Amino acid sequence: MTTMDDVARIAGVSASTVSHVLNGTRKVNDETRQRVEAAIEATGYRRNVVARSLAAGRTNTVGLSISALTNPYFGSLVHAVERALSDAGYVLIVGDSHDQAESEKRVIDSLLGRKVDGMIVAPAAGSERTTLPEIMRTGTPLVLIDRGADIDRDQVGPENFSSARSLTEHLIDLGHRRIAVVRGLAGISSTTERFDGYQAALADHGIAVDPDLILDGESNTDVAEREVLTLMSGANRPTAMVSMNNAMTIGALKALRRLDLSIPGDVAFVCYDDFEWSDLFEPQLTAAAQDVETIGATAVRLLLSRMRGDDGPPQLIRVPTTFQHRNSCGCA
Amino acid sequence: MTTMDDVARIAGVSASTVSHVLNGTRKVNDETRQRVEAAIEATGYRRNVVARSLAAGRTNTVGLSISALTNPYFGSLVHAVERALSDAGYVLIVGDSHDQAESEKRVIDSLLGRKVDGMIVAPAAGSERTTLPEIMRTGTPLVLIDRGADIDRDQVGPENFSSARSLTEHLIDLGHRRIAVVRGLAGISSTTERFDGYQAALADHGIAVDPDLILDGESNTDVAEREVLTLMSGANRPTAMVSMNNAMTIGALKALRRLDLSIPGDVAFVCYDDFEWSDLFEPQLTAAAQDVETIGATAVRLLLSRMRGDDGPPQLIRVPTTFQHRNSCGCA
DNA sequence: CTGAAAGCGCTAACAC
DNA sequence: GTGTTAGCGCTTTCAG
Repeated sequence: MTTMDDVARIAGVSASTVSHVLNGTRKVNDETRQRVEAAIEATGYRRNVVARSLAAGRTNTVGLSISALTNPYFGSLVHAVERALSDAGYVLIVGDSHDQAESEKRVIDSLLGRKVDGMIVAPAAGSERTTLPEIMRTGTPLVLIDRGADIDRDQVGPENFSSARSLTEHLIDLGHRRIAVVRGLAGISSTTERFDGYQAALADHGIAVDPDLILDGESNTDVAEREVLTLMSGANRPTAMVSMNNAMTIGALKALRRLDLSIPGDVAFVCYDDFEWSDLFEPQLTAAAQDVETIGATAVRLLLSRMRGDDGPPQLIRVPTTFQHRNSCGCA
Repeated sequence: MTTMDDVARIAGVSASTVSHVLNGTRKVNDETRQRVEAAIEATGYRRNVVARSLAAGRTNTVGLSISALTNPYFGSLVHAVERALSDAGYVLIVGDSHDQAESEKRVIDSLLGRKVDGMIVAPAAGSERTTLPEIMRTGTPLVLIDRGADIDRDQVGPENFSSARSLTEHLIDLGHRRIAVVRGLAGISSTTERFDGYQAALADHGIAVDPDLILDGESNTDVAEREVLTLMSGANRPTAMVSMNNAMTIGALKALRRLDLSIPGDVAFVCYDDFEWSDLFEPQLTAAAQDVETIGATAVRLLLSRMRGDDGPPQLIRVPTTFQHRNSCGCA
């Protein structure tokens, strides 16, 4: 394998000059540069980024800890992050945290060991006590994405509270009083905030929260399906339902279909998260759509700025959702 | 930052011993090991993987070049690959090739420079002439995934030809003769093979291929929608349609919905690729479902074996699809 | 069972 | 405008 020394020898210059030609880090005589470039061309030399990283103390690499790439929402998020990063000349290393503190720790550890220049994390439940402090101790720039945590770092995620409140309110405005909710994974901020939005809407209209109508889907489609199946098979069926993320929505819809309940005839339905192919679902879902592109791009922007040394106060950014008014809610 | 030397000093041993304790690469006296472990614990030492990689000449890293993480199919594939790899102690570095030779080259270059121990590539059109040979020149173990290419390396992808033929045949058996096809991106093997399957089915039944019924969706939803819109607005509408991947399916269905054409009433419809939420589409799609998990796991298995030095003849593995018989085809 | 020492391939002062 | 040199933090012979 050709090294920089080989190239230098062939071009009749020092390794240092080759390095500077490659990096544009200092002026090099045109004629010299040509010789170096010719040598590179001739040998097919490619610089060893590992050695470079070690010497330079910087890897041009950013780590992302996230869960469930299977979920198209996260897939799009990774995609958005990857693009923004690669535009800035960075490479992305992804690890799947499976939304569990345990595997999150492994992922973070490996990322830290690889000396990533920065880190973007969608924290699993409980990580503000374990993995996040660990990252902070190393001084690695860190931005939280999708969910928040109670730490002193930049965070960017979707607007949860008022979006969930609007969704719920929409059902109330249509006359519903018994409104079920299917929550996502417990312990993460988005779940809490969305649920708070649901509660706030009820409270605003003097409706008591009925514990029987609160379902925990654990962000797992099968669990959501089972829970909705149970609730809707019972005596005390709600007349409407709000689902708090796309996995919950798929589970809920499957359950409703199995029970042969019609939407919005038997239950009005609204959900947080939209689908690219929403148009093709039957019924067409009234939803709060996240702006994943913006979330990803913003996280990267904040991170790059921290990596450049910005040490202003942490920013907490909420990207608004868009209300997609379709017909599962039962309007017209 | 603590280094191995620091740990060694604190434990009163040499760096070499610390290294061996960490890697289990040679017998270390129990008492010595304890001291080393205590020092590691006390300092919160984490070994620098970059330095390790440089010294060891191996990064424990595998590169994946793929396109469009937005597409849930690719998202699942990445997920499957990531899991298999991380089980084996490797870390995944993903790059998005956008299915273009140009960006693929950048991705591969960066991966190669990072000295990945192996590479999994879903080749863009034309890369057997450019990027693939480049990888091969470096001697980096390589496995192609999803699509094939005319090179001497392991390849694993879904069964295309006979799956597409079965889908088409199913429509023929139902009496259709004018069957349109929406193809994916030109120049990649999966597109070609699936189209060949379509043609074979027609030929087997003595049906001539009508060029007007061949649509190129370029694996882009919007293009597919436009193409289908045009075809179905014309005079010579087909009575059935087969869509060759999920992006094409979404585009086609959108178009049909816009034209208010019913499935299977106005057009019978079958497609390659299934959706997790297929049950929720209206109509429910008759489809050939890929086994993404198996494809991902197999690719990793082959790669790891090559990385261990296996130099047997290249394997070409086809993972069968599952025929999901639902009602968009118009049976029953 | 343990240590010394020579790199891995590059970057970045520092010197001229 | 260019070269010399000292590392970056680890692995791995080679000795003992």
